[in-house]
Amino acid sequence: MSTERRGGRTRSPEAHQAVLTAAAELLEEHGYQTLTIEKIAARSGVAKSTIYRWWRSRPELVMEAYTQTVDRRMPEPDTGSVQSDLAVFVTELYRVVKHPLRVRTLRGLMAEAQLDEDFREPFRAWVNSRRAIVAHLLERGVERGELDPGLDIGHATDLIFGPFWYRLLVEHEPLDPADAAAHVTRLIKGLRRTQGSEVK
Amino acid sequence: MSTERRGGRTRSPEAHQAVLTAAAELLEEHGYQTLTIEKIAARSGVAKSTIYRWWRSRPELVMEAYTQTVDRRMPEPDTGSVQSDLAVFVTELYRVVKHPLRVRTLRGLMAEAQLDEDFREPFRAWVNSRRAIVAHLLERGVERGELDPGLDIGHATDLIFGPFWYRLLVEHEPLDPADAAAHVTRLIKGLRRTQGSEVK
Amino acid sequence: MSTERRGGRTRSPEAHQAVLTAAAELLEEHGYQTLTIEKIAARSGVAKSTIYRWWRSRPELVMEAYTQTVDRRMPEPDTGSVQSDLAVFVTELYRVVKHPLRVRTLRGLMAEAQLDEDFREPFRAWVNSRRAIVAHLLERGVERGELDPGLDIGHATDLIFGPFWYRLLVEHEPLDPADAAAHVTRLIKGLRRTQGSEVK
Amino acid sequence: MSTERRGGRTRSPEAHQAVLTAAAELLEEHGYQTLTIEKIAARSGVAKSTIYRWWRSRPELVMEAYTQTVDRRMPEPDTGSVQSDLAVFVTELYRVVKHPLRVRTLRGLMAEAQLDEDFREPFRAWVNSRRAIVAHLLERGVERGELDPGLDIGHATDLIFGPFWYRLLVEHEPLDPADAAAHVTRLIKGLRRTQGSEVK
DNA sequence: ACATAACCGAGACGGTACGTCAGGTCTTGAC
DNA sequence: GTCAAGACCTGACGTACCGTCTCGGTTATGT
Repeated sequence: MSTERRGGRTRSPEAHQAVLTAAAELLEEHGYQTLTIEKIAARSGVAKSTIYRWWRSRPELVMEAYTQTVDRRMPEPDTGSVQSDLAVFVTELYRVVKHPLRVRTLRGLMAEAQLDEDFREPFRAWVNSRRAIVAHLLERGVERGELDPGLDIGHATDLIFGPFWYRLLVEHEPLDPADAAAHVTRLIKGLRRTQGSEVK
Repeated sequence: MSTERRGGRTRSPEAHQAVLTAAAELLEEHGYQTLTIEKIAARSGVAKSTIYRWWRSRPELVMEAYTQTVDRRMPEPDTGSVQSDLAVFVTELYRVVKHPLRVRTLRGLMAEAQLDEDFREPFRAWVNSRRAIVAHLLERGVERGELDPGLDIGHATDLIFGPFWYRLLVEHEPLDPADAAAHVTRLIKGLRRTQGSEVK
Repeated sequence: MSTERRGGRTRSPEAHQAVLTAAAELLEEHGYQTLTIEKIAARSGVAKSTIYRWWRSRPELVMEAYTQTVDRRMPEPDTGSVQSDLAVFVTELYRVVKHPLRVRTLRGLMAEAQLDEDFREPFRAWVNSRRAIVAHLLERGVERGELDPGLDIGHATDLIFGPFWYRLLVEHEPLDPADAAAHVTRLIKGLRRTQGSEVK
Repeated sequence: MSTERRGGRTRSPEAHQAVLTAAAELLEEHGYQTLTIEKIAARSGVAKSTIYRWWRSRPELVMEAYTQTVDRRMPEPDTGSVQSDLAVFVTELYRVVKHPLRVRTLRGLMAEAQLDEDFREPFRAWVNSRRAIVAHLLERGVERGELDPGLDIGHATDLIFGPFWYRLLVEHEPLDPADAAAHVTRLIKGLRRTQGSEVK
């Protein structure tokens, strides 16, 4: 290996897992804002210094806990049409509201990405990994001729995720999986290939 | 009058303004996350206790500073067509990126709204005051027959603000005022009245 | 007179009394250490500024409340013998312990005299007014030939008040009016064994 | 050992000492009333939180500083007679007035014992440790037949310390080590005129 | 009679220190 | 070399009172 290990105790998987589990539990019980490294250490029985050895900050730890314990992979549907592909995806996306723990976590991570300069990049990478799925669905729609060939994939993807995050963060109106299909329908109308389309 | 004043020294406008100015300066210089009440007190020469007398928390103070000192009123255009009305509005909306101070503040406030339970409602109220402008433009478009009469105004408004906030917060792609018109054009295609439209 | 009064509203006796009463009540209810000018103002309905106009500090206010409302004049007995004069005086002195309010106040005032430079002199004056009574009893005893003509009145007075304050302040042993006569007897007789000594 | 140490950084003796030294210096320079934990922290370079970890309150810290840095052990003389034993002790006791720092500290601690409920007991324990020395001298005097076998040791001890504290706290008359022997003599002999009394 | 001026309540203000909390680092001794 | 334990410095929190200072309004003279 490149990282030469010259003897010594190996990293404890128990400690690693205990930290993630404790973080998930505390998120569940008390939400994100009251989550502290000290409480995670106390709950997990893992020393604070050990936590700092393996994670650079609270949000990075939480993101690992989220992607490992809390979250389910986003679906990558292939139903034959963009519209139904997106309907499946968005329905699943909106379903997060059924799980308060996930909602809290997503909101907390987004908040941290604003406050913690070092976390912006990791968070953006995670966001982009989810954007890539939608972008791929859209590209396939373009190839199939379902969508405008001049489509701005970036903006189109934002039209999926933007309103989702906006409602999640502001809660001015509820986010309902039952609305997902309608939202997609309305969107598609604007993205669809038209006779004289020459957008951008 | 309803607000009965029965004696007592009057609130110092100098102190009030000094606090808001100091907050704006510190935001400009060092960003949101390092902004503390103590620094605002030190910079403004106003006592910490006086600040706590008038503002319940950092974000409420910052929001007042933003709406008073930093921000310009959003435009309420009336050009004759929804599309150009929205184009004007969104262009102005996107122009915020030309002012790093405003970007920082908006991102900070959104973050606080996630972390500070008491701030959610004031923040939501402010967000809704801006949503109302767009909602009004859209309603006028519906009345004029430019837009689908069954339009879900709430979702349509989210299609304006959602992608805006999403890019502002994640910065996965730049927010460019020059793209505003194209974004609006693409959106309108989906919202426009169609012969057999019966969405929702 | 020297203090020329050229018109103007006269001092409100109601406010004056309300302050002293409120101070006494708060002392009774919560003790000395939690007594603040702000609470006295709130309780009495008298403005803080009015209190500061008439009293320089908390202890001076409390001392006035004590000597006016709380305390009884010390007796100045004249029974015919020093021993019984002192016995009467000391019994009354020790009786203060039957009144927790007075105990708290005395202890509080003594504490303030240590911490507040400006209060030392007023406090000392009050202490001396009580010392003068005992000194007078002792001087009469000397004149009558009951006591040593070379008696150091100052030290003798301290032998009366010193142990009293010491027990009041430290509470290492109880202060009991029933012990007063014995203490006086022991003082007068002395500690040394004499032919007919049978103290206690 | 009884005190099990299972890992953990050990308490820093430097920090411990620096706090006590800083407290003593500040007492020396500015007295007790202006002594604050914050100033001790600033002067010593030890964090406020570290100070609060080891001392529950300002007076407990000061008492440790006093007994460690400032004060000298009280003497426990054994000259062969109570009178001279006491004379030695009281002379040393009164000598405290030669050291303003000690006077301030004693007065401050006594004040705190009145204001801080939690400090009363520790303070009383310290007072009692000094009383025990005098009580022992007196008991030896009783055993030797020098003193009245029915002597109330408690009150007799108060006759030593009471006047001392009283003068220290009120300063109505000076406390002079040169007077110590005379005070003891008077105590022992008593106030009553006896055939051969020639006090002072 | 009425102006003057001291009084009074209310309460805002600049301060100081409090005691707490969490962050992130470092040290010790066990494994 | 990693781990649990926990001491350490740092910095900000939000609170409590302090003593001072406007305010607007009241009440006694004294001319």
